[in-house]
Amino acid sequence: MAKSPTGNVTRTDVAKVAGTSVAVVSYVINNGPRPVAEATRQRVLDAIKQTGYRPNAVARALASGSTKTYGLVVPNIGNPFVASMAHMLLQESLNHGHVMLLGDAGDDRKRELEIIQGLLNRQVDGLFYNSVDRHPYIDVIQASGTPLVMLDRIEPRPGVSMLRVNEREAARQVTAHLLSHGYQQVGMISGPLDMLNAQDRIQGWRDALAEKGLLADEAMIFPANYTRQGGYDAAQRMVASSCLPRALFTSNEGQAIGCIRALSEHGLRVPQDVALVCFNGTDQSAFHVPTLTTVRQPLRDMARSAIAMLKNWDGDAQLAEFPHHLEIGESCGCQLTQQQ
Amino acid sequence: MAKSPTGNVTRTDVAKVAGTSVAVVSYVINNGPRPVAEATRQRVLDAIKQTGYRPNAVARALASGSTKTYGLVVPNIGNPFVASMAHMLLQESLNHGHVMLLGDAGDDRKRELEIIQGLLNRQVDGLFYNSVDRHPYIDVIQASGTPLVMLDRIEPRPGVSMLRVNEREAARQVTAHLLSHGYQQVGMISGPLDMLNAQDRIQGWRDALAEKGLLADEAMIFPANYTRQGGYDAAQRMVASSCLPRALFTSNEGQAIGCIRALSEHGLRVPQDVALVCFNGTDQSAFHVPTLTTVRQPLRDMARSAIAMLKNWDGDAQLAEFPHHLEIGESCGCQLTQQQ
DNA sequence: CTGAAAGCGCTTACAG
DNA sequence: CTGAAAGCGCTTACAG
Repeated sequence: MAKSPTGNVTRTDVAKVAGTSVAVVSYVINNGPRPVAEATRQRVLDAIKQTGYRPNAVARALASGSTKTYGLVVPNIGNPFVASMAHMLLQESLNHGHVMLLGDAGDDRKRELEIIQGLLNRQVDGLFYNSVDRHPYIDVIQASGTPLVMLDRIEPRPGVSMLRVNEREAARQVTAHLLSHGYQQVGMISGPLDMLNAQDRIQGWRDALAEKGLLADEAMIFPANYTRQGGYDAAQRMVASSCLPRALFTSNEGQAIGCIRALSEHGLRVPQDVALVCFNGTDQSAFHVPTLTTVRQPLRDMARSAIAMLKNWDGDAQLAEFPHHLEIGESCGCQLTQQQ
Repeated sequence: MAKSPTGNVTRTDVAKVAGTSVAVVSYVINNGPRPVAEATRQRVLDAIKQTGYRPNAVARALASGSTKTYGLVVPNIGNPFVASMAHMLLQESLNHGHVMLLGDAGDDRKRELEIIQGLLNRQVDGLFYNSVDRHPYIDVIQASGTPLVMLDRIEPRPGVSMLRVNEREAARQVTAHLLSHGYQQVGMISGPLDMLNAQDRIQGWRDALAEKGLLADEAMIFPANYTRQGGYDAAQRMVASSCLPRALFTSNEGQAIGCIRALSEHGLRVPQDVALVCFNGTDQSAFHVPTLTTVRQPLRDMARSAIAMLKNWDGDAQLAEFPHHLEIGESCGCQLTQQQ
């Protein structure tokens, strides 16, 4: 009921109503660090209810040194895979009493830096970071002393924790799966070539071809952005250059969908005319026509692990590697083969 | 270089290096509210560079009363339409120097409240809110005095600003479009029936049928969640009950995709066997096979307007209504008709 | 144009 | 078990 100059009920108001000091109010709210007599506790609780008091987390953060806030920096929340990851991270953070500042770089490097500065200034307790390109702004983050977990693969660095799946092995497996269908050639819609994970996947693709003693024809690699448009454009290029292979490996779900669209415009069907697999599918892959054969990442486990890394931060880099999981759908043609 | 007890460079350190008072450092950083001599200004700027000083936004927020932070509460960031909206809001907020606390309720009402409390405690300058169900927690927000913009349709309330498209009219138009193809009946996969926007759309559907003197058969309404699974299940129910109409209106992109998947499992094609339109398509609709005929919302304009409402907040409710936009794709069969 | 100081709403030793 | 008080890093009147 009583109001401070800013119009809000403060701890002082509660103390006044309860007839105690503000310290005791703190002890009640935080369950410590000092014990409070049960009777006093009740008076404080009543006063809180009566005044409608709500603790000011900003003041608490300044005094305690922790904002109970994490930051998440992503290239674009409009990318469904990114959104799935964000969803998991958000859920797990909340489970640990943390809210999340979300920075969406809009695929723009300049904005990314601006966002990082903004989050650091706001004293986040830690940062999850999926960078726009292969040049993440690690230095400025480390200089601030803020715990950092990279969500994408980068060159290892002291003090930088990282989350990743073994993309090379996953790519090898997915390519091998296609080859096991009997194809002699597998094309690849890769990510931008300067991204490390794109290189990893290309390596895996090479590995699988080599195992079968097949030629890894570099002309079969089509770099593209990790978007539907990227997949669409790459497929158009393939068709235009008459380099369309019978089997195709795309680097994410969006590329796969864009690619399937482009193929359909040329009367080509998946899997009947082109067998296709993709990386980083989401829950949505199961609803496509055809359903997508995809490598899934264990996003919930990864989110849990990322949060744990931040909580147990000791300044040392931690690396968590996760198993991928090949989910067979219709797009690779297995099921078609079985039917025949 | 100098360090405060918390290990960070503070304004005091900068003042010491520059040989001024902390007030002057503030004036330089904030470009006011008092003028500073150019020579002094330079010394301060040098000192900032030399010390690597970074302003503490938490302290600033406590002193100034503004966190330069907005909050966004959504049912689930994994929903692509929600993610698109969030993306726009994030971009526009950043343009105004605000970061965004993102709350993902995980489609759970209890978590939603928990999140709202968390954001209010953190003193956000304003809240954008898309609620899980028809019972948004408006009271607790208003009690805190935090400016609020509802992103979805709710019962009008004093002091609650709102963003919306005229869903009834949009639904009428979309239904009329299907009817113009000659169908005598249009089925509807609606949202959950207790949601106001679901009711609005059903009204629009009725309007269109009435215009043509057709019967609005309630058995043609299939309530479903706003997800792919929801659309999938609804379509399965239709087929099972032999109530599958020749033309179908789905309430979002996810439902449309789930529905198309379910139909395909019964050998039914869109648009050849069932003509289909949907609400709230995203950029992704253009890459589907078939491309989706959809009602689009002007998300960028809506985001701009939402930010403006918060900035110009005066305690009064503002209502902004936006035009929808019918985007013709392949799924409704227009283009097919033309070819024949 | 510049400085000394109060105040934002908390936390947490330090005394009792 | 409880209270008085310093301190977190800023902003911003108030004096000069």
